[in-house]
Amino acid sequence: MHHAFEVDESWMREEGASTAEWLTERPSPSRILQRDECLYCMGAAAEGVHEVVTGVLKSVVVHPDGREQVVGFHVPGDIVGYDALVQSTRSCSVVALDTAGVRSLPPVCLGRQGAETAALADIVTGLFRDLQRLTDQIYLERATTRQRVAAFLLHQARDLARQGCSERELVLPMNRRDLACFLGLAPETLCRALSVLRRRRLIGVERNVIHIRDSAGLQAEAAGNE
Amino acid sequence: MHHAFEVDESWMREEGASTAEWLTERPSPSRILQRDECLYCMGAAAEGVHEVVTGVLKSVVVHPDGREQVVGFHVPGDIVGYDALVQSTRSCSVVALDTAGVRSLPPVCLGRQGAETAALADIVTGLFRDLQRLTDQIYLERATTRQRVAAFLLHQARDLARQGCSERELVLPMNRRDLACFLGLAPETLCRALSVLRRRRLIGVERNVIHIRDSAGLQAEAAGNE
DNA sequence: CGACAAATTGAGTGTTTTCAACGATCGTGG
DNA sequence: CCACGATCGTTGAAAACACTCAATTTGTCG
Repeated sequence: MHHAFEVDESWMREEGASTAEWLTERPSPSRILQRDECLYCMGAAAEGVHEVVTGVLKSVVVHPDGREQVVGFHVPGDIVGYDALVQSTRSCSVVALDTAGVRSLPPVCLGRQGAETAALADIVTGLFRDLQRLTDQIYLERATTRQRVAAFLLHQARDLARQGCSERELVLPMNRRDLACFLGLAPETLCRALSVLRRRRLIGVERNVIHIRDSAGLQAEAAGNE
Repeated sequence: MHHAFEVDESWMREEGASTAEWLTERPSPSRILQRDECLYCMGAAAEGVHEVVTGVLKSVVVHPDGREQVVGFHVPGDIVGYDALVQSTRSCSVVALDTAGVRSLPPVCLGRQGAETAALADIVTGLFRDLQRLTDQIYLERATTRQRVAAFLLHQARDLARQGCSERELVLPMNRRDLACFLGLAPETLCRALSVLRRRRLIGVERNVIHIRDSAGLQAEAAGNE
């Protein structure tokens, strides 16, 4: 498979004002979650929408055959729980990867006339962002392992840089298993890909800390130019 | 030509007529598209949201390298063009697979106060449905070829049944290449998978007409029980 | 230190892709 | 009406790729 796709801004999450905005002022969490604690569980009654304030969470879907799929990771500023707006039960579980803080957003009733249109606009924007992210992810699903991993690392670095962290020294908040599950790989395959990138001097790997040594090389890798 | 199985000749009706006997009355299209004609193109100015009235369209993302990804198919009743609500340029192209009719929906301004909340609610619902469909698709991406194909056929059958067509005799509106692209497979792989399902007596394949002979067997196949 | 889990590496297996060839279908023009 | 070419669909064989299973190393915590 030789998908030579560019890693340009287009597949990154929608940028925008939310970036600088939450850097400066961040609301205080109304609830603190411990590691592996559920914000809510699949199948439970859906009540309300939440914003991630600190920490990282994952959305997990458990399929009838028992396989679990990590649908996405959520960093501060992200909104989770849209399903509450449309249906009565949760369609996925949201779990804290580590200690994390979230806050509840004011309830919005879709059916009622005169509902807060501003809130609805935010929701539409957030949903659309998720939609694009999923589309991008589907494209990544069809790339080779190394492309996927390289693209993910660049994406992550970009994300962290926006939050003021170094863009060369990125700390993965999730373990290999979760990351592999998210990327749709076997943990061993992910590990091998990281090893290859390390051997090629593109990155340094120190457990959960990835050091990006050759950003351009990584982009070439993500684009399929080997 | 010898039919290896009973073929209901009703599918001989022209393509757009697959939805001819719709239960409720449907709005009249404001625009007719010919085969391979673009409703709108990726990168173009995004203006307005459309509803599919007749025929089938596909959403296509063309990547910098020229490769194209079929993001989804749209049947009558579907809404396309949500990106106009959020951004100024189209993020994908929408192309008619065959003659198709669409109508423009009344414009909705996200920012304005007192906007039509009913319309917004519809939009949120539609977006959320797309989101779930993409989540399902990502799950399918990680399944084997036969699972993917079986699941797609069942999904398609269910869709058509909702429109009053036979749920055993389904007409694929897209060619193998588009379908393979949508499923993330090589056309040859898709073809082989169909042949396997046919050899197992789960389906009959006659060009673009798929006859579902063993729905339960197909479901087992889709679930991974072989 | 020792036990346990996570991460890494190796070898073998299975699936999908690629490349190539062939048959069928359809539209066009002679 | 038929021949022709173009496209699509199908099948075969070989290669590339990721997965599974197993063993080893590394890191963490009691």
